[in-house]
Amino acid sequence: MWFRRDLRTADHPALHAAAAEAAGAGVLPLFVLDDALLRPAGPSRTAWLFRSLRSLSASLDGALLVRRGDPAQVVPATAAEVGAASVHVTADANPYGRRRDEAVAAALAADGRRLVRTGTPYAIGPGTVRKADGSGFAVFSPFARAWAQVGPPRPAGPAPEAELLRGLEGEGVPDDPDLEGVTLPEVSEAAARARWRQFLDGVGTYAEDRERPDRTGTSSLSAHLKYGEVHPRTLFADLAPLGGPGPETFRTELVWREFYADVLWRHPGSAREHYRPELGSMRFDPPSELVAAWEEGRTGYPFVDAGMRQMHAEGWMHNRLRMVVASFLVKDLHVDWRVGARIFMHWLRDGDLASNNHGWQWVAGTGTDAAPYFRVFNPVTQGQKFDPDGEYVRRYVPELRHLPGKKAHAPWEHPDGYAHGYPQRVVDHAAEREEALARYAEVRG
DNA sequence: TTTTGAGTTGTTCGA
DNA sequence: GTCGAACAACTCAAA
Repeated sequence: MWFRRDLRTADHPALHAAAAEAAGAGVLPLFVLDDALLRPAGPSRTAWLFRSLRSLSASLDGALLVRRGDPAQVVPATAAEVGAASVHVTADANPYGRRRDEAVAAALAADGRRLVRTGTPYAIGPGTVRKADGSGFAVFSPFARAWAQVGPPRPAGPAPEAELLRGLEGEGVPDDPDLEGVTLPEVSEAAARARWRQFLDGVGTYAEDRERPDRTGTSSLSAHLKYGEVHPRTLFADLAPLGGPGPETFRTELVWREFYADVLWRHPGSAREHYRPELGSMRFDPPSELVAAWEEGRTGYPFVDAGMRQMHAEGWMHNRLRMVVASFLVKDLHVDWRVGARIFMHWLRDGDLASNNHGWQWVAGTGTDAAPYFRVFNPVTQGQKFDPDGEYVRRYVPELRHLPGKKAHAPWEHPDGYAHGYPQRVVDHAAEREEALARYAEVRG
């Protein structure tokens, strides 16, 4: 059993498949530390992975074998050592993972072994939902309707009984990297379940609370889902008996995750390129000192800076802020969305290629269901609307803690606004909005 | 086959 | 202060 983005034992179809095939002969649980995947991840995601691996290993009674290297060599070599007929995995839907798995399957086949893919990290496998002619959807709402017609499957139940093979020489899970000030919650399958149950208790008010970054209104399950400590199929099953705006809205958010995975599966090139190239010839400014100011949370726009500083403090950013800061980079600083997407993938503990990439493309106007080009988030009014008491801003921007209420959103309006070293605005939003609209007009002809 | 209406996340302006 | 209109272009499904 080769684990990747499925670091759990419950509701795990591939683990059941491995146990069923082994039937008494034993299952060897393996994880491969692959530099190609570790490289783009910053300290918070790397530490999350390592902690999750330690927890998984404990769940497997210490039997998890951890080796480092190229999976196309490590996996066949390990399979040969234990004389496995098959290597079981949860299928990977991402471009790199699919190429990697093809290479591993070919290398295994050369020795007469099989790579057996069972399930995916999604409730419905990417590529399954289709229009009448077999093609995929490019708009969310029709996708969601068709997705509901297919319907999520039943969970696979608790961990299977299986004898675990052990004794092979591995590296073990490396020590955590320097977290550079990031604080992480507990990482484990049990913690994911506990978080989910806690969230379900308050899901009734999710529809309103999710818009408020000053509240803990979101599920905070993104990183758990990213590493498969809990599977969305489990979540859909628990939500099934619940009605009302809260559960409905959360279900829809999970379907967005499924939608973007489907789009990336059908268009692997959209990991690097514009999904819709019409705006590709748009004039971008090269990354400059302004991008550094954005990344470090010192643009002089409190809501933007609070969002970026939350990302540095927690390895996570509220969805509302992801939209606001992305809009600021693309439409106020006129920088290519791919620059921001890469920075997000470094810092975010939940950094998920499909959701991150297509979220950015949505903001930039190059993606599916893209935001209209003229929709430019105003960082001040967004703050006043969704953080009406300024609490979120003050939590992450100490230089503004002396400004009460929503005054924290506009220090320039107060005589002592800059008394504690908060930076001046790096650009004028109204002027840059006009500039962005002008650049869009150029490429629209 | 063609037409039509609806569609995650916003802002600004004028009445 | 509130409200509606305008700000495009395209996908998709239903009529």
